[in-house]
Amino acid sequence: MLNYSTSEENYIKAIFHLQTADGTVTTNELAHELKTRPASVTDMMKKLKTKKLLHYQPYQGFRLSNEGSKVALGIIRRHRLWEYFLAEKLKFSWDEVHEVAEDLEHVSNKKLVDKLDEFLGFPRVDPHGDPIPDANGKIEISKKIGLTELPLNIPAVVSSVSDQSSEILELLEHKKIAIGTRLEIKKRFDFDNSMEVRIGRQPAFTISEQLAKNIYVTSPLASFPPGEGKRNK
Amino acid sequence: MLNYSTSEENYIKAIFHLQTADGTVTTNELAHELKTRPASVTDMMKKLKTKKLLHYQPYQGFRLSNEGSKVALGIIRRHRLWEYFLAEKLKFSWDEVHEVAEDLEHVSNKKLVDKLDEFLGFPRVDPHGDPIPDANGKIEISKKIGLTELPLNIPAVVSSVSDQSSEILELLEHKKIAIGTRLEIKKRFDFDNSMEVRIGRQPAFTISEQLAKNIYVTSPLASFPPGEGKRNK
DNA sequence: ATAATATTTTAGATTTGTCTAAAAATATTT
DNA sequence: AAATATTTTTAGACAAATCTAAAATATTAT
Repeated sequence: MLNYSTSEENYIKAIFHLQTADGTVTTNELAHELKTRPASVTDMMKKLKTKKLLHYQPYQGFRLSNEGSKVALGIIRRHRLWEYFLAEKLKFSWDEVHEVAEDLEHVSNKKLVDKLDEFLGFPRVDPHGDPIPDANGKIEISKKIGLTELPLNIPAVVSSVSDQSSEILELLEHKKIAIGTRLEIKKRFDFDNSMEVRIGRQPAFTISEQLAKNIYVTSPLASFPPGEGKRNK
Repeated sequence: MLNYSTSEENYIKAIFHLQTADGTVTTNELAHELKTRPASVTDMMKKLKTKKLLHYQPYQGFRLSNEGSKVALGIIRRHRLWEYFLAEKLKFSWDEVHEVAEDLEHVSNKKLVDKLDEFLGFPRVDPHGDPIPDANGKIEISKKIGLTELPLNIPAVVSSVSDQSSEILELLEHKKIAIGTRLEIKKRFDFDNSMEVRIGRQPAFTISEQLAKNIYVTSPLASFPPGEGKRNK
């Protein structure tokens, strides 16, 4: 595996996150994601095409090649391992780790990364609940499931909320539930399908079935088609 | 404290290591150290001068300014903390850590570095025995002393060997003593001034006074005028 | 279908860091 | 101290990554 510049890596990673199972990524999308200009994107796409990291015909959008996807998974592996390290060992909060990992991910020494993985105990998800590719680039599939389907006592991470009304957001804020929050269901009540939720080591609290229906989570024991969504933007 | 490019940082660090208490660093020295061309050095010196990181008059050589020294100590702090992390936590051997730390040192997030320092337990020397500057850039003075002067049971690190003959090197190799080896004196015999030396957790062994006289060590409790020698090149 | 709009690419400039070759300054020899 | 050698700087070029403005292509709306 060759080495790529920080800039090349940032483009590769952005394409990986933007591209859906079928579709293609456009110049403007990528320019917006990377806070750069469309002309710069075109320049880089030409370069990455000659390196066979992506498929691209002028005006047609782009997709990573197999090789490009491998490179992307390597970058994502480094990013998420460092995020885990920062949160677990250095006690950063989950919302601070992304920014720091953006820099650390570009140090691409294989031995460093594999030893870090071992030191951390081969974690399978980062602090946002996203799966960490292993040394071969294999990523654990864990599909997104509704909170109502999450089994008891299985840790999971909030990945999306279907309703975006200010009413639900107010409630979520009050309950301290946000994208990235790691939680478990401790108990379910058959009477009204309400449930007891626990975040970290804090005391459990109750949420209604109606709220739970709008919360989606990922769990290492469940979901995540690679290349879908942008949880790790 | 502003941020500097990887390239700028490498020049600053190299000057710090090359400059002696009094003297000045020349264009050729720096070019050799950084495996670059003299013309490139001149270009960068002009740039660093306008940033007030060094003093420089054409043809006169250069020295870091106070500001430049502060920046250098920040880089060295990061380098040595990562070296410590790699050796202590990731179980890299002492001769592998330098190369990896060369990359990690350029991630200059203050919070990251300070939390790493804390996580490591505020170590005072790196795996080569070189002192680690604290968060304020203060570096512990530890002068180089002869092994014959090292007190019992004080850990120290071999920093140089005065005799370079193949005979002494053969002996050192046999005893597994090298630059960077961390050792302690466990016992001294008045009869012939020979001493029992222990490396790590291995059984202690004996060395003669004659050999000890040629070995110099640094210890956190002893020596190191900042900016002298190039132990950490 | 063609005019209007939006997107993408090209052309040419800029910045950072590097290089070679030549000129200028300094050091060393005889 | 003049000639020679070495070191350092300048001048000009180049590659990587970016930008602006203009041209080319694609999309959409009438």
